[in-house]
Amino acid sequence: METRELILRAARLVAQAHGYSGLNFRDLAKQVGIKSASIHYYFPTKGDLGAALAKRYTEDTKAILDTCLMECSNLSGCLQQYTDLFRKALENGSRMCLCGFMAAESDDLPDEVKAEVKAFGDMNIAWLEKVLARVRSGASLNSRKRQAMAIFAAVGGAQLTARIRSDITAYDIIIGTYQRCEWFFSESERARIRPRG
Amino acid sequence: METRELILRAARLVAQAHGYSGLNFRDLAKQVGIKSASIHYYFPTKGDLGAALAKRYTEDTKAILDTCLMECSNLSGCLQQYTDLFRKALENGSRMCLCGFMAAESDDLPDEVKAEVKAFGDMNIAWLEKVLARVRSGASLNSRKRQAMAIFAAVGGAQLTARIRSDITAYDIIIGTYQRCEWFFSESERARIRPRG
DNA sequence: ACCTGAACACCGTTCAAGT
DNA sequence: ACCTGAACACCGTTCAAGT
Repeated sequence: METRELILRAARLVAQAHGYSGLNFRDLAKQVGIKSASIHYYFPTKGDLGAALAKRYTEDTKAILDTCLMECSNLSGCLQQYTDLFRKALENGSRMCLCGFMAAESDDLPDEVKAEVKAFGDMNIAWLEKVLARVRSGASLNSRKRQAMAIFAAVGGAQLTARIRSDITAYDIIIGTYQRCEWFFSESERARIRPRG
Repeated sequence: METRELILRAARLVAQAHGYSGLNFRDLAKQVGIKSASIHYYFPTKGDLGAALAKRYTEDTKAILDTCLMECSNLSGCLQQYTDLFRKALENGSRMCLCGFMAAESDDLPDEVKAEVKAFGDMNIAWLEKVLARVRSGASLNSRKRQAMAIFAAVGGAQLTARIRSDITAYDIIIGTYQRCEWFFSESERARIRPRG
Protein backbone atom coordinates (compact mmCIF):
# COMPACT_ATOMS: atom_id res chain seq x y z
CA MET A 1 0.00 0.00 0.00
CA GLU A 2 1.14 3.57 -0.63
CA THR A 3 2.87 5.34 2.20
CA ARG A 4 0.38 8.19 2.22
CA GLU A 5 -2.44 5.72 2.72
CA LEU A 6 -0.60 3.95 5.52
CA ILE A 7 -0.06 7.25 7.28
CA LEU A 8 -3.75 8.17 7.03
CA ARG A 9 -4.90 4.79 8.36
CA ALA A 10 -2.54 4.85 11.31
CA ALA A 11 -3.33 8.49 12.03
CA ARG A 12 -7.06 7.87 12.05
CA LEU A 13 -6.82 5.24 14.77
CA VAL A 14 -4.52 7.41 16.84
CA ALA A 15 -6.71 10.50 16.48
CA GLN A 16 -9.87 8.60 17.40
CA ALA A 17 -8.23 7.62 20.67
CA HIS A 18 -6.03 10.62 21.47
CA GLY A 19 -7.43 13.46 19.38
CA TYR A 20 -5.68 15.88 17.08
CA SER A 21 -3.31 16.99 19.82
CA GLY A 22 -2.45 13.37 20.48
CA LEU A 23 -1.18 12.87 16.94
CA ASN A 24 2.58 12.99 16.71
CA PHE A 25 4.80 12.54 13.71
CA ARG A 26 7.45 10.47 15.41
CA ASP A 27 5.14 7.69 16.60
CA LEU A 28 3.22 7.78 13.34
CA ALA A 29 6.46 7.44 11.40
CA LYS A 30 7.49 4.52 13.57
CA GLN A 31 4.23 2.71 12.79
CA VAL A 32 4.65 3.25 9.06
CA GLY A 33 8.34 2.44 9.05
CA ILE A 34 9.78 5.78 7.96
CA LYS A 35 11.28 8.79 9.71
CA SER A 36 9.19 11.62 11.09
CA ALA A 37 10.62 14.14 8.65
CA SER A 38 9.36 12.00 5.78
CA ILE A 39 5.73 12.49 6.77
CA HIS A 40 6.13 16.15 5.93
CA TYR A 41 6.65 15.13 2.33
CA TYR A 42 3.02 13.96 2.18
CA PHE A 43 1.59 16.35 4.73
CA PRO A 44 3.68 19.52 5.01
CA THR A 45 2.13 20.50 8.35
CA LYS A 46 0.16 18.73 11.04
CA GLY A 47 -2.81 20.81 9.93
CA ASP A 48 -2.61 19.32 6.45
CA LEU A 49 -2.65 15.84 7.94
CA GLY A 50 -5.56 16.67 10.24
CA ALA A 51 -7.61 18.18 7.42
CA ALA A 52 -6.96 15.23 5.09
CA LEU A 53 -7.88 12.90 7.95
CA ALA A 54 -11.19 14.59 8.70
CA LYS A 55 -12.06 14.88 5.01
CA ARG A 56 -11.41 11.20 4.38
CA TYR A 57 -13.36 10.31 7.51
CA THR A 58 -16.34 12.29 6.23
CA GLU A 59 -16.17 10.62 2.82
CA ASP A 60 -15.98 7.13 4.30
CA THR A 61 -18.84 7.79 6.68
CA LYS A 62 -20.99 9.31 3.95
CA ALA A 63 -20.47 6.26 1.76
CA ILE A 64 -21.64 3.96 4.55
CA LEU A 65 -24.63 6.12 5.41
CA ASP A 66 -25.73 6.45 1.78
CA THR A 67 -25.67 2.69 1.45
CA CYS A 68 -27.88 2.47 4.53
CA LEU A 69 -30.28 4.94 3.01
CA MET A 70 -30.60 2.86 -0.14
CA GLU A 71 -31.04 -0.46 1.63
CA CYS A 72 -33.26 0.55 4.52
CA SER A 73 -36.90 1.21 3.90
CA ASN A 74 -38.08 2.32 7.31
CA LEU A 75 -36.99 5.10 9.64
CA SER A 76 -36.21 2.99 12.67
CA GLY A 77 -33.94 0.71 10.64
CA CYS A 78 -32.00 3.65 9.27
CA LEU A 79 -31.55 5.31 12.64
CA GLN A 80 -30.62 2.04 14.27
CA GLN A 81 -27.87 1.65 11.69
CA TYR A 82 -26.82 5.23 12.33
CA THR A 83 -26.39 4.73 16.04
CA ASP A 84 -24.78 1.35 15.41
CA LEU A 85 -22.17 3.04 13.24
CA PHE A 86 -21.12 5.33 16.07
CA ARG A 87 -21.21 2.36 18.40
CA LYS A 88 -18.56 0.66 16.29
CA ALA A 89 -16.02 3.31 17.25
CA LEU A 90 -16.55 2.45 20.90
CA GLU A 91 -16.29 -1.25 20.13
CA ASN A 92 -12.92 -0.61 18.54
CA GLY A 93 -10.85 0.09 21.63
CA SER A 94 -13.34 2.55 23.14
CA ARG A 95 -12.51 5.01 20.39
CA MET A 96 -14.56 8.09 19.61
CA CYS A 97 -15.88 9.60 16.45
CA LEU A 98 -12.86 11.38 15.00
CA CYS A 99 -14.72 14.61 14.47
CA GLY A 100 -16.49 14.39 17.80
CA PHE A 101 -13.13 14.41 19.51
CA MET A 102 -11.83 17.19 17.30
CA ALA A 103 -14.95 19.24 17.99
CA ALA A 104 -13.80 19.45 21.60
CA GLU A 105 -10.35 20.51 20.44
CA SER A 106 -11.87 23.19 18.24
CA ASP A 107 -9.82 26.03 19.76
CA ASP A 108 -6.53 24.35 18.88
CA LEU A 109 -7.37 23.24 15.37
CA PRO A 110 -5.87 25.01 12.34
CA ASP A 111 -8.62 26.61 10.26
CA GLU A 112 -8.47 23.98 7.52
CA VAL A 113 -9.04 21.19 10.04
CA LYS A 114 -11.82 23.05 11.77
CA ALA A 115 -13.60 23.50 8.44
CA GLU A 116 -13.43 19.77 7.70
CA VAL A 117 -14.73 18.86 11.13
CA LYS A 118 -17.64 21.22 10.68
CA ALA A 119 -18.27 19.68 7.24
CA PHE A 120 -18.57 16.28 8.91
CA GLY A 121 -21.33 17.64 11.11
CA ASP A 122 -23.08 19.25 8.14
CA MET A 123 -22.97 15.96 6.23
CA ASN A 124 -24.42 14.03 9.16
CA ILE A 125 -27.20 16.52 9.71
CA ALA A 126 -28.06 16.62 6.00
CA TRP A 127 -28.24 12.82 5.91
CA LEU A 128 -30.45 12.69 8.99
CA GLU A 129 -32.74 15.32 7.47
CA LYS A 130 -33.09 13.16 4.40
CA VAL A 131 -34.05 10.16 6.53
CA LEU A 132 -36.54 12.18 8.54
CA ALA A 133 -38.05 13.66 5.40
CA ARG A 134 -39.04 10.19 4.26
CA VAL A 135 -41.39 9.52 7.10
CA ARG A 136 -42.20 12.94 8.43
CA SER A 137 -43.09 14.86 5.35
CA GLY A 138 -45.68 16.53 7.54
CA ALA A 139 -43.12 18.15 9.82
CA SER A 140 -41.63 21.47 8.73
CA LEU A 141 -38.17 21.71 7.23
CA ASN A 142 -36.99 23.58 10.29
CA SER A 143 -38.44 21.02 12.62
CA ARG A 144 -36.63 18.20 10.82
CA LYS A 145 -33.41 20.22 10.83
CA ARG A 146 -33.69 20.63 14.59
CA GLN A 147 -34.34 16.95 15.06
CA ALA A 148 -31.36 16.07 12.88
CA MET A 149 -29.09 18.31 14.94
CA ALA A 150 -30.44 16.80 18.13
CA ILE A 151 -29.80 13.24 16.99
CA PHE A 152 -26.29 14.10 15.83
CA ALA A 153 -25.51 15.76 19.15
CA ALA A 154 -26.98 12.85 21.05
CA VAL A 155 -24.68 10.19 19.65
CA GLY A 156 -21.70 12.42 20.41
CA GLY A 157 -22.77 12.91 23.99
CA ALA A 158 -23.49 9.20 24.39
CA GLN A 159 -19.99 8.36 23.12
CA LEU A 160 -18.45 10.83 25.53
CA THR A 161 -20.34 9.38 28.46
CA ALA A 162 -19.59 5.78 27.55
CA ARG A 163 -15.94 6.63 27.10
CA ILE A 164 -15.35 8.12 30.51
CA ARG A 165 -17.28 5.29 32.14
CA SER A 166 -15.25 2.77 30.14
CA ASP A 167 -18.56 1.04 29.61
CA ILE A 168 -20.17 0.60 26.24
CA THR A 169 -23.48 -0.39 27.80
CA ALA A 170 -23.81 3.25 28.86
CA TYR A 171 -24.01 4.08 25.16
CA ASP A 172 -26.75 1.51 24.64
CA ILE A 173 -28.71 2.71 27.65
CA ILE A 174 -28.56 6.33 26.58
CA ILE A 175 -29.41 5.69 22.94
CA GLY A 176 -32.15 3.31 24.00
CA THR A 177 -33.63 5.98 26.24
CA TYR A 178 -33.67 8.48 23.40
CA GLN A 179 -35.29 5.94 21.10
CA ARG A 180 -37.98 5.18 23.60
CA CYS A 181 -38.33 8.89 24.13
CA GLU A 182 -38.27 8.77 27.90
CA TRP A 183 -37.13 12.30 27.58
CA PHE A 184 -36.93 15.52 29.54
CA PHE A 185 -40.61 16.08 30.10
CA SER A 186 -43.80 14.15 30.12
CA GLU A 187 -46.67 15.30 27.94
CA SER A 188 -48.25 17.41 30.66
CA GLU A 189 -44.94 18.83 31.82
CA ARG A 190 -44.09 19.92 28.33
CA ALA A 191 -47.13 22.16 28.15
CA ARG A 192 -45.67 24.36 30.85
CA ILE A 193 -42.34 24.97 29.14
CA ARG A 194 -41.35 28.21 27.52
CA PRO A 195 -39.30 27.40 24.42
CA ARG A 196 -35.89 29.03 24.20
CA GLY A 197 -33.98 30.87 21.48
CA MET B 1 -5.02 35.25 46.86
CA GLU B 2 -2.90 32.17 47.50
CA THR B 3 -0.73 30.95 44.66
CA ARG B 4 -2.31 27.51 44.66
CA GLU B 5 -5.73 29.09 44.16
CA LEU B 6 -4.48 31.30 41.35
CA ILE B 7 -3.03 28.28 39.59
CA LEU B 8 -6.30 26.36 39.86
CA ARG B 9 -8.36 29.26 38.52
CA ALA B 10 -6.11 29.88 35.57
CA ALA B 11 -5.83 26.17 34.84
CA ARG B 12 -9.59 25.70 34.85
CA LEU B 13 -10.11 28.28 32.12
CA VAL B 14 -7.30 26.85 30.03
CA ALA B 15 -8.53 23.27 30.40
CA GLN B 16 -12.11 24.20 29.51
CA ALA B 17 -10.82 25.59 26.21
CA HIS B 18 -7.85 23.34 25.42
CA GLY B 19 -8.38 20.23 27.51
CA TYR B 20 -6.03 18.40 29.81
CA SER B 21 -3.43 18.00 27.07
CA GLY B 22 -3.64 21.73 26.41
CA LEU B 23 -2.56 22.57 29.94
CA ASN B 24 1.09 23.52 30.16
CA PHE B 25 3.10 24.57 33.15
CA ARG B 26 5.04 27.31 31.42
CA ASP B 27 2.02 29.32 30.25
CA LEU B 28 0.23 28.69 33.51
CA ALA B 29 3.25 29.95 35.44
CA LYS B 30 3.39 33.05 33.27
CA GLN B 31 -0.23 33.85 34.06
CA VAL B 32 0.33 33.44 37.78
CA GLY B 33 3.65 35.28 37.79
CA ILE B 34 5.98 32.49 38.86
CA LYS B 35 8.27 30.03 37.09
CA SER B 36 7.05 26.72 35.74
CA ALA B 37 9.16 24.70 38.15
CA SER B 38 7.36 26.41 41.05
CA ILE B 39 4.00 24.92 40.09
CA HIS B 40 5.43 21.51 40.91
CA TYR B 41 5.65 22.64 44.52
CA TYR B 42 1.84 22.75 44.68
CA PHE B 43 1.14 20.03 42.13
CA PRO B 44 4.04 17.58 41.86
CA THR B 45 2.81 16.20 38.53
CA LYS B 46 0.43 17.33 35.84
CA GLY B 47 -1.83 14.49 36.95
CA ASP B 48 -2.06 15.99 40.43
CA LEU B 49 -3.08 19.32 38.93
CA GLY B 50 -5.66 17.69 36.66
CA ALA B 51 -7.18 15.66 39.47
CA ALA B 52 -7.39 18.68 41.79
CA LEU B 53 -8.95 20.65 38.95
CA ALA B 54 -11.64 18.09 38.20
CA LYS B 55 -12.38 17.57 41.89
CA ARG B 56 -12.81 21.29 42.52
CA TYR B 57 -14.93 21.57 39.39
CA THR B 58 -17.22 18.83 40.68
CA GLU B 59 -17.52 20.49 44.10
CA ASP B 60 -18.33 23.89 42.61
CA THR B 61 -20.90 22.43 40.23
CA LYS B 62 -22.51 20.38 42.99
CA ALA B 63 -22.87 23.45 45.18
CA ILE B 64 -24.65 25.33 42.39
CA LEU B 65 -26.91 22.40 41.53
CA ASP B 66 -27.87 21.77 45.15
CA THR B 67 -28.88 25.41 45.50
CA CYS B 68 -31.07 24.97 42.41
CA LEU B 69 -32.68 21.93 43.93
CA MET B 70 -33.55 23.86 47.09
CA GLU B 71 -34.93 26.90 45.31
CA CYS B 72 -36.79 25.29 42.42
CA SER B 73 -40.09 23.63 43.03
CA ASN B 74 -40.90 22.24 39.60
CA LEU B 75 -39.07 19.89 37.29
CA SER B 76 -38.94 22.12 34.25
CA GLY B 77 -37.40 24.98 36.25
CA CYS B 78 -34.72 22.69 37.67
CA LEU B 79 -33.80 21.22 34.31
CA GLN B 80 -33.84 24.62 32.67
CA GLN B 81 -31.31 25.77 35.25
CA TYR B 82 -29.30 22.63 34.62
CA THR B 83 -29.04 23.22 30.89
CA ASP B 84 -28.44 26.93 31.51
CA LEU B 85 -25.46 26.05 33.69
CA PHE B 86 -23.80 24.14 30.85
CA ARG B 87 -24.75 26.96 28.51
CA LYS B 88 -22.68 29.35 30.63
CA ALA B 89 -19.49 27.52 29.67
CA LEU B 90 -20.25 28.20 26.01
CA GLU B 91 -21.05 31.83 26.79
CA ASN B 92 -17.62 32.15 28.37
CA GLY B 93 -15.47 32.08 25.25
CA SER B 94 -17.16 29.00 23.77
CA ARG B 95 -15.66 26.89 26.52
CA MET B 96 -16.75 23.35 27.32
CA CYS B 97 -17.58 21.54 30.48
CA LEU B 98 -14.17 20.70 31.92
CA CYS B 99 -15.03 17.06 32.44
CA GLY B 100 -16.81 16.78 29.11
CA PHE B 101 -13.58 17.70 27.40
CA MET B 102 -11.56 15.41 29.63
CA ALA B 103 -13.96 12.56 28.93
CA ALA B 104 -12.82 12.67 25.31
CA GLU B 105 -9.20 12.65 26.46
CA SER B 106 -9.89 9.64 28.65
CA ASP B 107 -7.13 7.50 27.14
CA ASP B 108 -4.44 10.05 28.01
CA LEU B 109 -5.56 10.87 31.53
CA PRO B 110 -3.61 9.60 34.54
CA ASP B 111 -5.79 7.29 36.63
CA GLU B 112 -6.36 9.85 39.36
CA VAL B 113 -7.72 12.37 36.85
CA LYS B 114 -9.87 9.79 35.13
CA ALA B 115 -11.43 8.86 38.47
CA GLU B 116 -12.34 12.49 39.21
CA VAL B 117 -13.85 12.99 35.77
CA LYS B 118 -15.97 9.90 36.24
CA ALA B 119 -16.99 11.20 39.67
CA PHE B 120 -18.25 14.38 38.01
CA GLY B 121 -20.53 12.29 35.83
CA ASP B 122 -21.73 10.26 38.79
CA MET B 123 -22.55 13.44 40.71
CA ASN B 124 -24.50 14.88 37.78
CA ILE B 125 -26.47 11.70 37.24
CA ALA B 126 -27.24 11.37 40.95
CA TRP B 127 -28.49 14.96 41.03
CA LEU B 128 -30.66 14.45 37.98
CA GLU B 129 -32.10 11.28 39.50
CA LYS B 130 -33.05 13.26 42.57
CA VAL B 131 -34.81 15.85 40.43
CA LEU B 132 -36.65 13.22 38.42
CA ALA B 133 -37.67 11.37 41.57
CA ARG B 134 -39.59 14.43 42.72
CA VAL B 135 -42.04 14.38 39.86
CA ARG B 136 -41.87 10.87 38.55
CA SER B 137 -42.17 8.77 41.62
CA GLY B 138 -44.17 6.43 39.44
CA ALA B 139 -41.25 5.63 37.17
CA SER B 140 -38.89 2.87 38.25
CA LEU B 141 -35.51 3.61 39.76
CA ASN B 142 -33.85 2.15 36.69
CA SER B 143 -35.96 4.21 34.35
CA ARG B 144 -35.02 7.42 36.17
CA LYS B 145 -31.37 6.41 36.13
CA ARG B 146 -31.54 5.92 32.38
CA GLN B 147 -33.20 9.28 31.90
CA ALA B 148 -30.60 10.96 34.08
CA MET B 149 -27.79 9.46 32.02
CA ALA B 150 -29.51 10.52 28.82
CA ILE B 151 -29.91 14.12 29.97
CA PHE B 152 -26.29 14.28 31.11
CA ALA B 153 -25.08 12.91 27.80
CA ALA B 154 -27.32 15.28 25.89
CA VAL B 155 -25.86 18.49 27.28
CA GLY B 156 -22.37 17.18 26.54
CA GLY B 157 -23.28 16.41 22.96
CA ALA B 158 -25.01 19.76 22.55
CA GLN B 159 -21.91 21.55 23.81
CA LEU B 160 -19.72 19.63 21.41
CA THR B 161 -21.96 20.47 18.47
CA ALA B 162 -22.25 24.15 19.37
CA ARG B 163 -18.51 24.37 19.81
CA ILE B 164 -17.54 23.09 16.40
CA ARG B 165 -20.19 25.26 14.79
CA SER B 166 -18.95 28.26 16.77
CA ASP B 167 -22.62 28.98 17.31
CA ILE B 168 -24.26 28.95 20.70
CA THR B 169 -27.73 28.96 19.15
CA ALA B 170 -27.01 25.37 18.08
CA TYR B 171 -26.97 24.54 21.79
CA ASP B 172 -30.32 26.23 22.30
CA ILE B 173 -31.88 24.52 19.30
CA ILE B 174 -30.69 21.08 20.37
CA ILE B 175 -31.68 21.47 24.01
CA GLY B 176 -35.00 22.97 22.94
CA THR B 177 -35.66 20.00 20.72
CA TYR B 178 -34.97 17.57 23.55
CA GLN B 179 -37.23 19.55 25.87
CA ARG B 180 -40.05 19.53 23.36
CA CYS B 181 -39.32 15.84 22.85
CA GLU B 182 -39.37 15.98 19.08
CA TRP B 183 -37.25 12.93 19.36
CA PHE B 184 -36.17 9.91 17.39
CA PHE B 185 -39.55 8.33 16.81
CA SER B 186 -43.16 9.29 16.79
CA GLU B 187 -45.58 7.36 18.97
CA SER B 188 -46.49 4.93 16.20
CA GLU B 189 -42.92 4.49 15.04
CA ARG B 190 -41.81 3.68 18.53
CA ALA B 191 -44.10 0.67 18.66
CA ARG B 192 -42.05 -1.03 15.96
CA ILE B 193 -38.71 -0.67 17.70
CA ARG B 194 -36.84 -3.51 19.32
CA PRO B 195 -35.11 -2.14 22.41
CA ARG B 196 -31.39 -2.71 22.63
CA GLY B 197 -29.10 -3.99 25.39
C1' DA C 1 9.98 11.43 -6.33
C1' DC C 2 10.95 10.04 -1.88
C1' DC C 3 13.61 9.88 2.22
C1' DT C 4 16.98 11.34 5.94
C1' DG C 5 19.86 13.65 9.97
C1' DA C 6 20.49 17.60 12.31
C1' DA C 7 18.97 21.68 14.19
C1' DC C 8 15.40 24.79 16.45
C1' DA C 9 12.08 26.32 20.08
C1' DC C 10 8.85 23.98 22.67
C1' DC C 11 6.88 20.48 26.31
C1' DG C 12 6.79 17.86 31.52
C1' DT C 13 9.84 16.49 34.93
C1' DT C 14 13.74 16.40 38.09
C1' DC C 15 16.98 18.30 41.22
C1' DA C 16 20.37 20.86 43.37
C1' DA C 17 20.42 25.39 44.91
C1' DG C 18 18.74 29.51 46.70
C1' DT C 19 15.73 32.66 50.22
C1' DA D 1 7.85 27.15 53.14
C1' DC D 2 8.38 28.75 48.68
C1' DC D 3 10.86 29.66 44.56
C1' DT D 4 14.48 29.20 40.82
C1' DG D 5 17.88 27.80 36.77
C1' DA D 6 19.61 24.18 34.45
C1' DA D 7 19.30 19.83 32.55
C1' DC D 8 16.75 15.82 30.35
C1' DA D 9 13.98 13.39 26.72
C1' DC D 10 10.16 14.74 24.15
C1' DC D 11 7.30 17.55 20.54
C1' DG D 12 6.40 20.04 15.32
C1' DT D 13 8.94 22.20 11.89
C1' DT D 14 12.63 23.40 8.73
C1' DC D 15 16.27 22.49 5.59
C1' DA D 16 20.23 21.02 3.39
C1' DA D 17 21.55 16.70 1.84
C1' DG D 18 21.10 12.26 0.06
C1' DT D 19 19.09 8.37 -3.44
